[in-house]
Amino acid sequence: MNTNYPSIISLDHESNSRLYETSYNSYSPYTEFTPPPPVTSKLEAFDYNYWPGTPTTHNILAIPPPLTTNATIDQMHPSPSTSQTLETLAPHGSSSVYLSQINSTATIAATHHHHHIHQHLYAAASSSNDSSNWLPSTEYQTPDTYRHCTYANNSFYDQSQWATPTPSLPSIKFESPYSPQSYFESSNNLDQPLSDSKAEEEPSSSSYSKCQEQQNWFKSQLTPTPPKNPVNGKTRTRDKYRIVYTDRQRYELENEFNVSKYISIPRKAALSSALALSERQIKIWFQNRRAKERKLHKKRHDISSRQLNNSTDADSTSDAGVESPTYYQTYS
DNA sequence: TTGTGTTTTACGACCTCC
DNA sequence: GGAGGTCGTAAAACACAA
Repeated sequence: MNTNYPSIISLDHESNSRLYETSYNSYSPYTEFTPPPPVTSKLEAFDYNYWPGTPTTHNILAIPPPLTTNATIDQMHPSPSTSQTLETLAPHGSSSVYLSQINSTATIAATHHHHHIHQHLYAAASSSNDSSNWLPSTEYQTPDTYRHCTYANNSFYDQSQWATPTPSLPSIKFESPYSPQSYFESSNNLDQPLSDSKAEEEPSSSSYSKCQEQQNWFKSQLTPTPPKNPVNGKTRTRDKYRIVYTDRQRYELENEFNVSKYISIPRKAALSSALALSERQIKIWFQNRRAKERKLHKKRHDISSRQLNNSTDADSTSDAGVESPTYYQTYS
C-alpha cells in the first residue's frame, strides 16, 4: 500500500531509547545517532509502502552514515533472502521508512485505520541478539508506556513536543468545509510544526518529562471546552448550551468516520471510553457528521447538475456516499 | 470591534427495524 | 418498546469581511 499520509508510530518506551533529538521544524533523525555495536543492539525499519501487509522487520546489517540513504538491511519481507538498502525501500520523497534503535529484541505490531496508520513497536519480553528469537507477531508485548512519533515530509516529529515547554498544541485550523480530505490535511498538521514561534522551541532535555508532558497534553485533549457561561455545568439538555470538542476528540471521531460512516456498538463504547465522551454524544456526532456529508454531497451534486445543464442523469444521488443503516447493521 | 454567514453540538419529532 | 436512523432546528462557537 502506498500512502502519502504521514504515519504515527508508537514506540515502546521501556527501553527509554531515543534514536534522535529533534528540532521541531526540521528533524534529522540520525544526525546524533551513534550506531551501537552490532552484537548488542538491533535496528529495525518499517516499510510503509507495503502496509498493511506483513509488518516488515529488518536487521540493519551495515550502518554507514547517512542511514537515510545507504543503510544495508536484511529485508525479511517480502523476500527474506535478499538484502536491500533503505533507499531501495524508501525512495526519496516517500513517506515510508522509519528506523528505531532498540536495546533489546523488538518486533512490530500495527493497526491500520483507512488512510491513517498507527503503529506500535513493542519490545520483546527478553532481549536477544539472535534474530531467530524475535517474537512472532502474535506475541507482542504491550508496553506500559509508549511514545508517539510521526514521520512526515521526510522529517520526524516527536509528538511529545506538542507539550513543551507548556502544553500547547499547535493551533489546528479546521478548514471549512470539513471534507474528509481536508480533515486529513488538517490532521497532518497535528504532526507537523506550524509556522509560528512554537516551531522554534527546543525540546526538553528529559525523555521522561517529555513523556509525562505528552501524557498530560493528551489528557487535556480529552477534556472538552466547557460552555462559556455554564449554568451548573449543564449542557443543552437543560440549559441549551453545548460544549466544544477538543481537536483530538474531533480528529479521532473523524478518523473513525473515515473507517465507517456508521459506528458499531463496540466501537462506540471504545471511543466513548477513549475520548471521554458519552456514547450518546458519539452517536449524535455520527448522525450530525452523516448529515454534513449528505449536505456536502448535495451541494456538489447541485453544482455538477447546473454544469450539466438540463441533464437528466441523477445517478449519483442514491446514497450520498453514505452506506445505509441496513448495510451497517448487516456488518455490525 | 461588529455584523453576518457558517459550522458545530444537541435535541425533538417522527420513522423503521428487531 | 427500545434503539438508532433522518430531518429540521436552536444556539454557541467560529470565520471573516468591512
